[in-house]
Amino acid sequence: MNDDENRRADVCTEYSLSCMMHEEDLKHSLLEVSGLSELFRAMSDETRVSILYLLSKQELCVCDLAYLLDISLPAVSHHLRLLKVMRLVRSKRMGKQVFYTLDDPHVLALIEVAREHYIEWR
Amino acid sequence: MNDDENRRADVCTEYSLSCMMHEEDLKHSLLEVSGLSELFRAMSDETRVSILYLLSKQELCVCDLAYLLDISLPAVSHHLRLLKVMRLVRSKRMGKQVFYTLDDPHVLALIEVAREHYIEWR
DNA sequence: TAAACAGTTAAACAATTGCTTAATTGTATA
DNA sequence: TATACAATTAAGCAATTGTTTAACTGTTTA
Repeated sequence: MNDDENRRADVCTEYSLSCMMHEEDLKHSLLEVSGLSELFRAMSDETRVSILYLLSKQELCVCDLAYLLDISLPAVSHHLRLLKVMRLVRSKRMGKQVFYTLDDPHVLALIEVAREHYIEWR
Repeated sequence: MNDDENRRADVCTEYSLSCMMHEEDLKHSLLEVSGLSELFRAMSDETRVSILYLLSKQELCVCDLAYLLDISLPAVSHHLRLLKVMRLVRSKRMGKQVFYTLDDPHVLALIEVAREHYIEWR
């Protein structure tokens, strides 16, 4: 019994045939989605989705967002920082205020698909 | 000074003009994205995205997934349960094994958009 | 140059998440 | 019917996340 069979034995004894056939292909295909969860994680918070959606409507400063979402300024700033790291938003200072804009058209596409899903199974 | 102006005063004193103009519209538009973060949260974990992607390739049983992803059976089961609640996967028992399939075409669409985002800013 | 203000950063915390081991359920078969 | 096995559930935990308050930066203006 080789190592691979050994590892299988640790998990369970019987596998679906088709899995056996394409095992390596399947494992290899996982490279195609590696790292994608980070983008979904950025959008996995209600506040952040709201921020992104508001910015898709128009440019807003941090205190605008804090007011519209009814949360503290540091909280907004915290979320914006994460979204900026993910290259979803961009900021520019204008005087005392910092304005944010959506920096990625994919965000709206993701929201649109999510809405379709949501509407269908509700 | 009315209540609304009072609440604004708690956050900051100056707002962008356009925000003032469309304030109620913006607030109202948030209803359109309410609840969507749950779907993104379901896909915010590397293991779950991998599970969904593997299932998009072919039907697999729990132990197939555990083997392919090299994680414990309870861990897979845990993730599958969440995905099932979100109506992203469906299960059917065949003898001792339980096979899972992708139950939502939107999942692949989301992955595709996420890949485009990923490729562009890398 | 001093005061006011928008925004960020830091520290502390409560809550949530994902994993592990162990126990339980359900099905097949000897 | 007893045993084996795939899968689920439960309990306990370590790690992560989101929020709050407080301190700090940077810009404007009196």
